[in-house]
Amino acid sequence: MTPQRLAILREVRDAGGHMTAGEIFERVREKNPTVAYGTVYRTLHLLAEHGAILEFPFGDQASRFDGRTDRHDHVHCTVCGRLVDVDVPSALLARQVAEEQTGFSIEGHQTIFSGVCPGCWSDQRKGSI
Amino acid sequence: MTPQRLAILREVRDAGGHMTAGEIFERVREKNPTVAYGTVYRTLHLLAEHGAILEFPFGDQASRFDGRTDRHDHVHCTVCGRLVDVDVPSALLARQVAEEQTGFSIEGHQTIFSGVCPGCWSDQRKGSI
DNA sequence: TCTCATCTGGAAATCAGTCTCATTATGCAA
DNA sequence: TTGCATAATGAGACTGATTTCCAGATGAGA
Repeated sequence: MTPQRLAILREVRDAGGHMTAGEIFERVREKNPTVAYGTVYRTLHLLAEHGAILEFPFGDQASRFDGRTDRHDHVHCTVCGRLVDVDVPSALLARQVAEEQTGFSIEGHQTIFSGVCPGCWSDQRKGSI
Repeated sequence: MTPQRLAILREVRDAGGHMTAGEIFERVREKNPTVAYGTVYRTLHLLAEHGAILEFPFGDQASRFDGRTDRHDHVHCTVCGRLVDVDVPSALLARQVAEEQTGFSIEGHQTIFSGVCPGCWSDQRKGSI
């Protein structure tokens, strides 16, 4: 565990989740102006591999990294892009169904709900009046 | 609806789902050698916007486009990369839970299960013996 | 036919992510 | 301490997907 790796891990943990590699790079850069982009990526994947953080690829945008390592799902606001954690226990059932239907040996799953967050929702209403 | 757009739509529909933009481009190119990459992208997004096809971004790889437009989930083989359709009815319940937990107005959701497909599974077993 | 708007082809630009490689840091044995 | 081997880093080039720009083509309506 080198100083750079520690700094990156701390940044992901402190930020409270859902950062893109680019954002993490920016933040680490503020404190350690010499770290390279490559180092950040290498380290993020390393940390994800060891289970210290969670990496989840996110659509047409960049991958997100999450300090929270327990399984959970996400809700994505299609207006402002905000990403919020959510726990959906019934998803465990879904996994069984998927295994039965496809014959796959399922290891994990990730649900992304898309919708409009309360903030954007009220903005939209204001806008339409 | 221009000839190019029709050709692209037909290609996505005929292929039976889960093609990357690159693959669609290749296939369209075989019949219409002058279509540009930009046109294919523009058209795919246009079609997706109008609900004629389904676009779903897929991790660190390229976006996939699906001729099937009804809501369904996917199972992804982490070994060979194959993508298979699956219907998980219980996911409807999950949606409610997510709305209650976050206050979002959920419009849709998409679950990607990751695991190993039967083919790769037996290959792995062979390999380990 | 002329005009205007839209669409297309081609190519350059952008952006996330990866790879290479020389340099630097670290650890260990003599 | 010195010399050596190994691993990690910084800088930047590179790749592949996607977007954007622009000049020319197309087509509908006045």
